[in-house]
Amino acid sequence: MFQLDVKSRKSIYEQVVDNLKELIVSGVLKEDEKLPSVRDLSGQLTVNPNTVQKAYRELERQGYVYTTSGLGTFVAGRAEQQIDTAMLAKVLAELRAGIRELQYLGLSREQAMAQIKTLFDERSDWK
Amino acid sequence: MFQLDVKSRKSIYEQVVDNLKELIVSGVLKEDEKLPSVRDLSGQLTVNPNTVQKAYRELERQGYVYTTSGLGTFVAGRAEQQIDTAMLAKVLAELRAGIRELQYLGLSREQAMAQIKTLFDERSDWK
Amino acid sequence: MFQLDVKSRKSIYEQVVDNLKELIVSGVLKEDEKLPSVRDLSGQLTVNPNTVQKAYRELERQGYVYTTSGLGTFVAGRAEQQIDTAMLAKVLAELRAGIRELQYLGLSREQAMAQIKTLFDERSDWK
Amino acid sequence: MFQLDVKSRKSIYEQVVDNLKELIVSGVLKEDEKLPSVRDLSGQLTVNPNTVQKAYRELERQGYVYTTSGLGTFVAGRAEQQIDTAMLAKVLAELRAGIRELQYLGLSREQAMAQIKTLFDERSDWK
DNA sequence: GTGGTCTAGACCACT
DNA sequence: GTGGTCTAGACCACA
Repeated sequence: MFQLDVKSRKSIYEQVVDNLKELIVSGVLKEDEKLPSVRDLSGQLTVNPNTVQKAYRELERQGYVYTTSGLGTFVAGRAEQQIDTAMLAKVLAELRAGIRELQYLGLSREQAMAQIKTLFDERSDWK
Repeated sequence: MFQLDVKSRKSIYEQVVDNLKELIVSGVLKEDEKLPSVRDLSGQLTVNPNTVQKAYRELERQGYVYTTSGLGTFVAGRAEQQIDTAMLAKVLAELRAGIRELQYLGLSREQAMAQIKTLFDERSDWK
Repeated sequence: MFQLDVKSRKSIYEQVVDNLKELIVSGVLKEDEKLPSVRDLSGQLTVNPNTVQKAYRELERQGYVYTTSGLGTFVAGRAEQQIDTAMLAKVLAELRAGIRELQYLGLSREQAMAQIKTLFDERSDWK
Repeated sequence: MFQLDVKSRKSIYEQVVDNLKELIVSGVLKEDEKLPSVRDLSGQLTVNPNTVQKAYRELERQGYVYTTSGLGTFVAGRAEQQIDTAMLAKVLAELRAGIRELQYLGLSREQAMAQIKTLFDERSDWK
């Protein structure tokens, strides 16, 4: 399904959250599609089931998935949601820090903008 | 000099690093200017000197400052700098995650791009 | 008859119990009226018959219905009933927690009381 | 600090969450006051530290406490918050179910209202 | 000393 | 078989 990076400073469960988010947002995992069971995925990734469960729980908290005990974990729909301004502010703060880093790394304004553009281009499904 | 937020999930030393980076990148602290001593800054912020020490070490590691034993810590110059591609990749990965969140939050591509543009506009000094 | 919410954190059988309780207490299902058979209801709700079975057992345990082997499940009468003090204590504990949340959410005492009053007003049949 | 009920169907960490909420909302634990450390409380309650940590994390998620790694967990202030309507709806749904139970248990409308009133009276600090 | 993560392994409720 | 809880015990980063 995806690979973990043991060398990363990110914790394992965070990596799992991140990878699954990517699969969901990009549409690889579609609405109401079942995610692998906790045991399955923990087996595939060779990590402890508790670690995967923690990731699933975090995804549920953030609204990416929903859980029906005894059945499994499923991709949540994004219907009729309105933009969460508190969350938006948080994300923008992170992006602000990232852009500041680009400046410091020595990129020109244009180089930085070009880099950002490639990131948008990766999300070709996004309208 | 700046304020810390004890309620933040970010660790104290990380906040110190971030704030100092901002002051350096934005030009408030100029090349070869002396940073406050560890003791001074820890006093101002009312945090443990070890914490400030750690922040200074991290800034040095990332090339933002240099230390001259016995004299203090100074802002590093950005001349003849090579772009650190490893660091760049890391920053781009963070930005990628942030942009993905914008999509998930329900912003349109244009709304997201507009938001990013405002972040660039904040850095009016950047050429 | 009613709808289930698979995305809810409540288990399916609990939702079935709750919905049936509501129908009984509100008088839609009257004393000695027959409930749908386990098979029927499980078909309507597209859930496992065991799940409905479990819900019926729970309702029986709580005294809401009675079962006559081979004939079906029927709404129990509420005549000559003694107040179940153990159950009452449990319900009051839940209500206490709910009211505490209202306080924490920032409602004034009057706002909270007004909210509770609307909940009572919903039960216009109750004397 | 408080007692757990091993016979309860509530999970341990939920009981910890609930008891701490009560202490916070009632003002026994005041703003910015330090909660016992995870290890301390787990020792007092003779449960596993992981269980207490789960409770602390849940309290943080719900905004009751904030955490500074390396220092401890502290009671969050309720300043300048506005009422969370989504959360309010959830709490009211729970209260609605509780009130329905009172009706079913055979209480008269007046008896039920009297019971609710005693719950409000317990929160004498609430204005 | 403080919280945070992870593993191994067990048991439970629900479907 | 599915998620959820819990224990015991280890290791890490931060202050």
